[in-house]
Amino acid sequence: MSLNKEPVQSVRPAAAWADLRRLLAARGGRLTPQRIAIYEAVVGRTTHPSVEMVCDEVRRRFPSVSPATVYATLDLFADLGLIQQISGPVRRYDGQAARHVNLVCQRCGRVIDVHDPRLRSLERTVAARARFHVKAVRFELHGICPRCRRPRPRGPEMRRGA
Amino acid sequence: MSLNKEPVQSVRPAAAWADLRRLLAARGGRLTPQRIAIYEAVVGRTTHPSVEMVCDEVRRRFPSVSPATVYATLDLFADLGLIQQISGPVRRYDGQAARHVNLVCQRCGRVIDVHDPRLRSLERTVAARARFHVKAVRFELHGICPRCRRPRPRGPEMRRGA
DNA sequence: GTTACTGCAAATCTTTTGCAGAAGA
DNA sequence: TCTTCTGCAAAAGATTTGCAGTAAC
Repeated sequence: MSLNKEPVQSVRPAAAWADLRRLLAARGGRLTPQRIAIYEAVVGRTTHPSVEMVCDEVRRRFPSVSPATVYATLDLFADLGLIQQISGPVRRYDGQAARHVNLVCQRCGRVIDVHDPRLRSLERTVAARARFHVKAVRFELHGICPRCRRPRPRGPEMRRGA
Repeated sequence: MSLNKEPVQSVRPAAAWADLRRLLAARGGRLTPQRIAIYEAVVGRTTHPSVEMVCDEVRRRFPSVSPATVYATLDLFADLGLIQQISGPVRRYDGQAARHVNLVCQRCGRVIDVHDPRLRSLERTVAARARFHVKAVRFELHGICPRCRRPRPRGPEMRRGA
């Protein structure tokens, strides 16, 4: 599937959405303009937006979009394996379908992507061993990013559990 | 550190808590009876309790313990690397400090632990590459467990994003 | 004796739900 | 035409915060 190759920003010819349309149809879903807009706001990006950020972005084109729709659609995309949820004080999404580790800074909230080829085989092995049908993955390291560690070598960090 | 060797249930001699006391002291924290009870209710167990479950358990010994205390203490323990948070509709905790993958069933909520020696080296490599100071990890696969897949081979699952 | 922890209650906010109307297929 | 999706508003919960009293060190 070539869905996540293009970090597109603009509206594209309807034919370009055939893949997503098929993917949705296979689950009894439909392809709507709102879903296209939400797709474009997240998939393929490396910005790790929150639901609110996606909402704001989509509203530039569809001012009436409601948070409920965005929540539902992002959940749907996550379930289709197009994006990944990231834990934190606020739920965020990672637009890259490729397996990678998300490094979440507990101080500044920044998310760093680190790709590693071992992840894929690890996932396969573990899932196979437990005969588990994987729909979504989450590989995260929470801590302090190098940028935040510099100005203040030691001391109490703002700890946010999630 | 020998902290998570004992899935103890009963109150133990004060001397046995020297390790935890030191660990807390290093962060300016104190060892209280409530914290001991919360520790015993989670650390070393494989039950993946929610905050509510921990609260209920602790209340058998300290009926007045409030959820706020449990939340704060579990966050603290997670930050100390003693336990791990697990994503889901409700926040849960994994009492095993050893790195492993949590398989979370989106249908029944069950959590399956799968240990794999590759995780530790993967974590080290990734953290080193990004010069990231790790405080907590989260390796999760979300999907359908074998038990839930049997009765209903195909069909719409209850999808809970988290 | 200090300082951190506890417990209570209220506030905060994210996320979900229900329903009527709109619009994909 | 038949469902599904959308949008609004309200509900439902989970998690956090503030403060006064208590207790660990």
